[in-house]
Amino acid sequence: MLGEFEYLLIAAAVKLGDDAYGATIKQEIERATGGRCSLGALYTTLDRLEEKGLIRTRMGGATPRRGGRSRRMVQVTRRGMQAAAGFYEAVASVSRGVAWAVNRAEELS
Amino acid sequence: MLGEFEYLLIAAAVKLGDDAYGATIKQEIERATGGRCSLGALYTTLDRLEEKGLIRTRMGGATPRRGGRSRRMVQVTRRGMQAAAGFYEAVASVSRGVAWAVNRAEELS
DNA sequence: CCTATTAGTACCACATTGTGATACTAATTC
DNA sequence: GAATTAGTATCACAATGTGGTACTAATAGG
Repeated sequence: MLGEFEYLLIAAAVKLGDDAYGATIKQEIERATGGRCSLGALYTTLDRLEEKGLIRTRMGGATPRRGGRSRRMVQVTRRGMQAAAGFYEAVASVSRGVAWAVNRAEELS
Repeated sequence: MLGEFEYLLIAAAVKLGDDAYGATIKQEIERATGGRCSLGALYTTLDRLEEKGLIRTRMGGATPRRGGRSRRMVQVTRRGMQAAAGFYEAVASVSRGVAWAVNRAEELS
């Protein structure tokens, strides 16, 4: 099954859509967790997820006018979506009726 | 931060309340995930969570009439609750608006 | 009492996942 | 062609997760 960080990464990438690449994913994860996402975790996990076929990445592409190195763009595969959905369902299921989840029942059914 | 399995274990224990011990926790996790929870994962994680002060365990107690070895009863500490709530909030936050979470919300509403 | 049955916990070596520190690369601007 | 900007790469190590196998304790039957 997916690890916690792997899930965060996939979910963030899906949310960001065409704008998903290393740096923006890092920001999104930091926003969601309240701020901690090391670069090491990010890029090694990117590599591992790609090996497992849960995401695909490609460099650069259509460069707008800006400085800096090429971006590593991220796309989540169908299998990646399925794995993420499974993780989510497990967390949602075990959390049903538990105190810290009750107030947010609408958010994470 | 908590790992995925650690979260499942804490949430299951909270849900089970006074009936939380190794074997029932295993069942609850298997129900939630759709069936896979090794004994190794269970008891080593129990040990690790106790070392970190996120749960407390004690053996046996008020034995009803039944065979079998003493149960290892589990109680989640305040710090355990907080850690679990943090994990949950991170997953809920990053999942907001993402397809597999949205569809689920519609199904259950 | 001794053997079987039942219900459950314990341990361990290994695989996978997560982290911090440090270094590197490429495009643009001046 | 040096500085600036924006970003990616890698590594050794720490923490978490797994399967298999062994063990333990209470009860029941004879």
